[in-house]
Amino acid sequence: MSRADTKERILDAAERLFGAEGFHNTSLRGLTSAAGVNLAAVNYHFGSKEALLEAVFERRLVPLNRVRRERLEAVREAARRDRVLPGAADVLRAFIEPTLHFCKMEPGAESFLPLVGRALAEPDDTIRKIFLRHMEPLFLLLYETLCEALPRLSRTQIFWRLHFTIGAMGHTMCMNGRFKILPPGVETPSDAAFLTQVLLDYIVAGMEAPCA
Amino acid sequence: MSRADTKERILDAAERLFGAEGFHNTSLRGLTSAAGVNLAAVNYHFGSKEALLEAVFERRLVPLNRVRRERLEAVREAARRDRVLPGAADVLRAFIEPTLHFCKMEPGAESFLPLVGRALAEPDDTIRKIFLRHMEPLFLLLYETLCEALPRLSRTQIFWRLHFTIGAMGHTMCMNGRFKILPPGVETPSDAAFLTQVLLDYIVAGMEAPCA
DNA sequence: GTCTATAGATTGATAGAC
DNA sequence: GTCTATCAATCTATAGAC
Repeated sequence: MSRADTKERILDAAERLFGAEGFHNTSLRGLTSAAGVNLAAVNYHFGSKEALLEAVFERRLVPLNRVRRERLEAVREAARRDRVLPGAADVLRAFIEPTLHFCKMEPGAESFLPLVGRALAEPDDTIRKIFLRHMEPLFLLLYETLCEALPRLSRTQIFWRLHFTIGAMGHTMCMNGRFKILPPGVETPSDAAFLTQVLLDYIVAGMEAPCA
Repeated sequence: MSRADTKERILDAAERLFGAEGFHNTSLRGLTSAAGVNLAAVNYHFGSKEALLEAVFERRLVPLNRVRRERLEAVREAARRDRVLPGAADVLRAFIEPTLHFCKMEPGAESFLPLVGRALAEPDDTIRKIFLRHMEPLFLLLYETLCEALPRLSRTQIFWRLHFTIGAMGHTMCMNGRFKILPPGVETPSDAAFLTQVLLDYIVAGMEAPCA
């Protein structure tokens, strides 16, 4: 290695560019040039462009999902101990808070959010699969925990509502700092803690809504 | 023209492929081959790949947005006449119902939904701009109408909640019939009327939620 | 590990015959 | 309007010198 770890430099640039310009719209030439490394370095260190994408997801999602899983399990355990149902607000906060916290603490990780938001809407199955391989078990745990928290609702209802929730989160991550125009009267671009609270107010109410 | 309007055949194939595989991941060769027309036809009829995307959006969004605008104005007008505030549920239904109705009536238009959902998450500014040029005035009308309907909330709160709502809708459109695996106990893949109601229950509750 | 040079395939777009 | 043939640019990936 010459400068501060070539592999990390590539991962950082890939995370940013794949999220900001899209996977297929990012060339290895532009990527290696932005990272300040040689064109051949991607294939030397990762094997292919697709394997690089996989490494980008893995670097963030493995530690992040461990924290989210722990917090979800903690909510379940606390409810079991107190012999009450888990609260939908606690469940959803356990999933969401680590996401924004993680991406604020890890330097450079804030550009990971748009990539995740984008992966959720990705039509290319190859890319979706790489992302979902990491997320699917956790989505399933979240889903089952919400079913415990909301026994009044059918599993089908909860499935769709979780789907809407993921869409709301994903879209918010996509737009992370990308708003061009704000309607008059809208002040704050995005304070993480404020945004988390506004999002939680919304999705908790949506999840707990009565059926028409 | 030789067979049933070449231009329409290209538009149909583009709508489907841009939504299913992404704009940058769709080649003109694959597109014209799927449409059963000659490779050069795209550039002859539309000028460029990007101009074709613009035409795809225009064909659907111009008539659809006219209906959505009329229904939004009707809700406002009815509220003004009765000297009451417009109801958030009526406002949101006025926006959502025409979307699904339109795409069920117009033959082939159901493949337009994934394209719209995808455009919302699109990182490429060129593509986003084409889409938003048609949507932005309508989003603004929807936003202002929601501000009338929910005077208890700040404009900032409503802005973000509308943002979540659009995310939930967009993600649902993206996934239109693309679910690979459903958790056990989830029955219905997607009946349009049922899905609209489940979505409305969710977003109306989210919009009207109290602030923490 | 890093670099240059390049292979090999694919892309959007166009010129010109019909 | 439709077609074939092709250009010029770009892409991912790799071989081989250092």
